[in-house]
Amino acid sequence: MARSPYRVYKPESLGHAIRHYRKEAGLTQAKLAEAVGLHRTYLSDLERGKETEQLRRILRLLRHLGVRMTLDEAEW
Amino acid sequence: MARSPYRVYKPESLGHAIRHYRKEAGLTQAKLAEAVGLHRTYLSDLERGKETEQLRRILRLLRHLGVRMTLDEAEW
DNA sequence: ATACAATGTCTTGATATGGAGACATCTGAT
DNA sequence: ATCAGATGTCTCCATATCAAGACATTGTAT
Repeated sequence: MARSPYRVYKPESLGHAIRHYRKEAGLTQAKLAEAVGLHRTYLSDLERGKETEQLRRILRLLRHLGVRMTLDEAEW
Repeated sequence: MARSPYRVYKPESLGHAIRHYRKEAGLTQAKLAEAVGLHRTYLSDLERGKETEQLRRILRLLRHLGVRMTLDEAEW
């Protein structure tokens, strides 16, 4: 079920992508959060596209420059 | 000089990409910062890859999930 | 239905962050 | 070389942000 790639043009898209890849990896929010040293509520917020200033800033920058952000599965 | 795409695996790569696309657009830091409502020093820090917690967190998440972030020029 | 796991949602408080401005340094043109 | 524009680099500080924990809600089994 390789659903890729994700185009990230707003915080919500990033959240959707993270949720997708997390589930694909068979991880719960708690497991993933612990693995990377974050709090679960942060991950929950992130997946639901909580607007954070920094993310919004960066995406605004990229949009202004006509740059596209893509997320997909890394190949090895 | 379409140098694309950029693989973003650390804050530094994001900075390099932004700098590249900014120059390609013929903009100074001041112009771009003003256009998107940011302060020039923030842009300067960003381009030089200043480590911010949030960005590091997100990149850590993506790496753990085996997800790659790519920046390239949007096509129209 | 019950029971448990997973996730959503709130508050609180410590901390990271970026705007602002000043000054230094680099860079390129003449 | 000088000059000016662009960029780097620092301080200060108001605020955005996240961790933490509690509780509510949802989902998924049996």
